[in-house]
Amino acid sequence: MRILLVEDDLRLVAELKPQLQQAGFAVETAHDGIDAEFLGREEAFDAVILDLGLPGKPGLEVLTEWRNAGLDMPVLVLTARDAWHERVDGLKAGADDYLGKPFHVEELLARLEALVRRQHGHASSRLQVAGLVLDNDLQRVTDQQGVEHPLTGREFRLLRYMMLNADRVLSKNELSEHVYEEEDLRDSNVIEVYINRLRQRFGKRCILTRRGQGYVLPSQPEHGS
Amino acid sequence: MRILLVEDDLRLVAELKPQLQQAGFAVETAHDGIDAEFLGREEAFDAVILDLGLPGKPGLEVLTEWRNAGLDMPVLVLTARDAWHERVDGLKAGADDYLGKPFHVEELLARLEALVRRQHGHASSRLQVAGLVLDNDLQRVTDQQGVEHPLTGREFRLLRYMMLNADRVLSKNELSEHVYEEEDLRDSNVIEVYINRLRQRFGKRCILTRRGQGYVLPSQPEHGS
DNA sequence: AATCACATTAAAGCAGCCTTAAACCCCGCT
DNA sequence: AGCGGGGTTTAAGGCTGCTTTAATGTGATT
Repeated sequence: MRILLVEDDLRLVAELKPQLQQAGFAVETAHDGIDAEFLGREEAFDAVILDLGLPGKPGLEVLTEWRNAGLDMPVLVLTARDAWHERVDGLKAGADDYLGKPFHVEELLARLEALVRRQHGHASSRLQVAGLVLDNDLQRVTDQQGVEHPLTGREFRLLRYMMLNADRVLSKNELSEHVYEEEDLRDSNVIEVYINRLRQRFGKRCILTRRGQGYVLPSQPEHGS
Repeated sequence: MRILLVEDDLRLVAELKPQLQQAGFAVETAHDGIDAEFLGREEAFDAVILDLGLPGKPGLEVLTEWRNAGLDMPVLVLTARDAWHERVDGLKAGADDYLGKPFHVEELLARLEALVRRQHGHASSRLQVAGLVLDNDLQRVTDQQGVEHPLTGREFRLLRYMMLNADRVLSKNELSEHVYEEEDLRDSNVIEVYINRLRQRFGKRCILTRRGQGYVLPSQPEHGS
């Protein structure tokens, strides 16, 4: 899951970012409204944490512009604890949830995960696609025969993203954007290597190649071509 | 075991806290309803002792809010001895047990331990998981061969928490939160050291490492995959 | 056939974990 | 107070296993 953290307080960012990463998110950051608006518009995020008190451009304005541009990723707004009018404005502008500062990181994580799950239409931490059962908490997958496969961090992130977006062609670029934080992987074949690993674990049929396009995880095994 | 003690009478807290710690609990305290509600919601406790006569926010309200938020930790309510209606209200609001003031500390401890055991589905002070038998009273463990292992305090707490939460990945962070009172152990490797001790005692297979995630105590030995 | 895109494999690089030893601390004892 | 011992914590280096690179193989496309 790739998220955008928009916050100008660098101390807070330094505290939050590692914990978000720990929780399995790939985190990009923006420190002012201009950057935030640009990043959110130009890149693909699964969720956004947006502080309203920003230099450059007000957070609310950023949010409004995103929504006007047709972007529908879930946005969690950070407000001062007692500024209830900000919350109302935020929700009107298209925020999906809000949290008053100061807050506990655990709550932020919980709300964030709830948002992402809601977005992808999954109520639980388990995900069933293509005959596989993926357990978010234990970071492992059970196959059709009931065999459990403990996965490494990257294997797990990649497979999860593919299961969340089954039956869609996913370019290597899109995949690496959602599995990594840095993006300069143009001249790397990591994704190919990890696709190969997953195939070794779950069978070659499991993931199809669309030459020149990307990869697909069919939700039910395909016959023929 | 980490518990939250909610009590505004500081004399009573001063008396209780050491005894609870003596009994092997890590104790956090709150002195009014606001703090209590917040702490209970945001942090993980294995049990709560809740006095109803609180400043800030009534104890019952605190309890109700916790339950509405989906928290299910056992709560032991302290009431005035003769205020039976408070008990009824307490139980309705989701309390698991109650105790009239004044009381004997021994009784509080006994009820508390009963609650914690019940929560984790154990009726006795003995805990059998993963081929080990842990004796809460004697603070020792018997292995499959019937060999008795006297454990030190920390070893014991760590192993108990892992046995209570077998088959779940436990991060070093979660472990230290439940084994220690202070939490600033970010730059310490105590947990690694104690995991190592337990493995030396009970065999390496006993505890599995999920790199980057934490540790698991499988309830029955796993066969590789 | 030449080229391109992907597959496969081995090995280097690296981060996190394991292990050990020594320092520390608390308590009971002399 | 000084001492001793068990328990606890710190610190350092080695080690394992995940990640990434890079080199080579294979099949499609021109």
